[in-house]
Amino acid sequence: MSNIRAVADLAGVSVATVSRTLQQPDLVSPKTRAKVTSAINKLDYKPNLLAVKFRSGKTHNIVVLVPTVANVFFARVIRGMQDAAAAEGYALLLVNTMGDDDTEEKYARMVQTSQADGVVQLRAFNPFPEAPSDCDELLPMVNACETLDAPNCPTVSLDNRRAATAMTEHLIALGHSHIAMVKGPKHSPLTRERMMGFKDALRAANLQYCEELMFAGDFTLHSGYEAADRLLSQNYPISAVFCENDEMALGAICRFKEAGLRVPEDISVSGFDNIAFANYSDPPLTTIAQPAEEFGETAINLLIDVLKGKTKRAMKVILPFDLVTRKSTGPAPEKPVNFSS
Amino acid sequence: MSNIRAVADLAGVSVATVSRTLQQPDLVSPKTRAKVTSAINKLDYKPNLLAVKFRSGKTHNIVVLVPTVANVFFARVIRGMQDAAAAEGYALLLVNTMGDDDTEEKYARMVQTSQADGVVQLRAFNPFPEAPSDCDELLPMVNACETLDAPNCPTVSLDNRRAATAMTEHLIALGHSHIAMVKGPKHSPLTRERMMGFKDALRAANLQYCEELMFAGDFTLHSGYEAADRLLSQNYPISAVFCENDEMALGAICRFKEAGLRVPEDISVSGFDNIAFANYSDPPLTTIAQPAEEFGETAINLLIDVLKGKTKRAMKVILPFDLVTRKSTGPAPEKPVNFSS
DNA sequence: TGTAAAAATGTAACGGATTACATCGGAGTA
DNA sequence: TACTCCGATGTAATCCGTTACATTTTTACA
Repeated sequence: MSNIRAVADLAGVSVATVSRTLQQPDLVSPKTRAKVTSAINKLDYKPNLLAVKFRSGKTHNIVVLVPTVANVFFARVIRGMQDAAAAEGYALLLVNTMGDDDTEEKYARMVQTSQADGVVQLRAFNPFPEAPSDCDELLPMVNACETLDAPNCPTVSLDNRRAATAMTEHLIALGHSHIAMVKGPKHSPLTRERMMGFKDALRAANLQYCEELMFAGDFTLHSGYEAADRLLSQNYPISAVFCENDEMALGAICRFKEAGLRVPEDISVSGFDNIAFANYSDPPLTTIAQPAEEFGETAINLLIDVLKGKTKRAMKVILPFDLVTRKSTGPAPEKPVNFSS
Repeated sequence: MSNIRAVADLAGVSVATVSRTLQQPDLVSPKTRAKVTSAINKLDYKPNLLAVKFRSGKTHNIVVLVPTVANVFFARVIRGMQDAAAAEGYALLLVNTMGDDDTEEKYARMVQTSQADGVVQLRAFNPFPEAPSDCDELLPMVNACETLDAPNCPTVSLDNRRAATAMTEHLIALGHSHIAMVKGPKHSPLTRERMMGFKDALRAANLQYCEELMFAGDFTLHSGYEAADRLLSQNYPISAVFCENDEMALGAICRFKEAGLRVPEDISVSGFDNIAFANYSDPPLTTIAQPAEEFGETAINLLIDVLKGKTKRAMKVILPFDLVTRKSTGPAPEKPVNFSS
C-alpha cells in the first residue's frame, strides 16, 4: 500500500504539499496540484484513514446499539439514522446486542478507546456504568425509542403513555369493557409507560383494572402466541386484547384462530408499532404508528450536536404517534366469551 | 484522556514496560506488574485502540454489507456472524446498503483505507471494481447467501436450484399443473437459480413452462401483494403460486383472501426462507428453510481464514436446505380457477 | 567468587498523516 | 535598487502505542 511519502517523492514535492492538495487545494498552485494528482492516480494512493483518524482524534463513527436488528421497527429507525448520518459525513456501526448488558458495554467502550465518537442506544440501559449520571457533562450518547432515565443524555421518545391511552379509548369506544393486555419485558420502560396509559384510560371510563388480565410477553411472535394460550385457559371473560407490539399481536391472533375464535367478531386484538406485516395480516392490524425513521434522524442529529459541542443541556424530544384503525378491532360482542367454560 | 506515558510516569517505569504489562504480562515481574496495574486503575487508562490498530495494521473489524437489515432472514444470518466473529475477537460493522452499488463501494473502501480487514457481502455485487477478478489473489471478502460469480472470492450459498426443484416437485405431487411463480429482482442470481430449479421440475414432470405465469417482485410484502393482484387479472388458470421468498408469499396470500379465495383449497402458496412469521400466518406457510445462522458463521470463518492467509483457493461452500410443509399448500382443486372469467 | 545465561527493563525508531512554523522567491511599491 | 509582503512550499514535531535492540539486574552453577 503506497503512502503519502511515496506520492511526495514521485511528484517531487514534500508530504505537506500532498496533504494540502487533498485537504485545502486552494493553498497549492495549480501546477503543483496537477503533479500531485497525477502521482496519486499513478500510485492508486488512498490515504490511510486509520492514521488520519488517529491523528485528528475524530473518527466520524457512531456506534448504534440495537437490541435486535430482526425487529422490523428498529430496521426503520436504522434507515432514518443512516440518512441523517450520511448527510453529516458520519458512518454508522450497527451492533446487534441481543439486549445483553455486557455486549453493550463492550461496544460502548469503542468510544473510550477512540474508535468511535458517540453512541446511539435504542434500549433503556446505560452502557457507561462508570459515568456519573448527574448532570455535570453530557454523555456522548443519545437514547432513542425506549426512555432511559438519565439527565445527562438526550432522548428521543414517543409519548407511550398517551398512545396507550388512545388505543385503550379506541377499544372502550367500541364497547369493550373486559380488556386484556399482553405486555413487553418486565423491566422495559415502554411496558411501564404503556401500562400506565392503559390504566389511565380505564380509570377515566370507570372500568376496573384487573391484574389477572395482564399477560407477560417479550415482544416476539412466539410470546404473543403463548400469552394468548394462557389467556384462553383462564377464567375471566375477555373481549379485547391490547398487545404492546405488533409481533405479539400477530402471534396472539394466530392462537385465537386455532381456537376457532374470529377476530374481531369474537375478540378484538390491537398492536403497537405498525410494522409492514400489520397491513398484510388477516385481519389487518389496528395499531399505533410511530415515526420510526424520524426517531433515527432525530437521534443522530441530537448526537452530532452533542459531539460538536453545540448542545449544553440534554434535550428530551417527544415524537407524535398515530392511531391506525384496521380490521382487527371491532364492536364488542353482546357478551364477552368466557373461554374456559 | 490519559496515555501510556502518563501511566509509565506514575508507575515509575518505561512505556515499554506498561505496554508489555498489557500485552505479554509474563515478561514483566509480578512486582512491576502490580505497580503498573495500580497506575492504570488510578488514571482509568484505556489504550487508544485507534493507535494500536494503526500501528499494527490490523483492525480486527469486518464490514458486513447487508441489503436490508429489515429482512428477517438476514437478521438471522447476522446473528450467526456475530457469534463466529466474537469467538475470534473480531467486531462486525453492519451496513444497511439498501442494495445500492455506490454505498457498497464506499463502505468496502474501508478495507483499502485500513479501517477494516475484510468484507462479508450478502449480495451478488463486487464492491471492489478495480480488483482483477481473475484468480491471482484472493479478495479480502466472502460472499454469502447470493452467489457472486468471482473465482477469487470464497462463497457460501444454498443450492437454490435444487431447493426450488424440491418445492416445485412438492406442488406437482399435490396435483398442481398450473403453477405460477413470483420472482425476486430481475438481476438477482437467486432468482435465476430458483427459476432454473423450477423449470427443471416442470420438465421432469412433462409440464409446460409458461412465461405468462412468471410475475416480477422485489422480495417485499407489497410486491407479493401486487403480483397476486396482477395474477388475478390475467387469463390463465392457476392453482398454485411459488413465491421466491416468504414476505412475498404472505403479501400474495393477503391479496388472495381479499379476493375471496381460500388458501390452500382454491390456491396453494409457497414461500422460501422460513422466517418467523411463516409459522404464525394464516395459513402457516409451506416454505424452504435455510440454515441462516450457519450461513453467517461459515462466512465469517471463511473470511478469517483468508485474512490469516490460511486459505489459498476460494472455497465454495454449499449448505443444505429443508422443505417445510405447512398448511398453505394442499391438493390441487378439481379444476383450476380462471380468475378473470 | 566469578562468569555465563536468563530475566527484566529501558531506549528509541517506527507507522502515516497533519500542521505550526520556517523558508524561499517573486510581485509590488517607493 | 531596496524593501515589504504574500503566496507557495518545505521541515519537523506530533498523535500513541509497539517492538527490535540495548542495557541492566538477577539467577544459576562451576
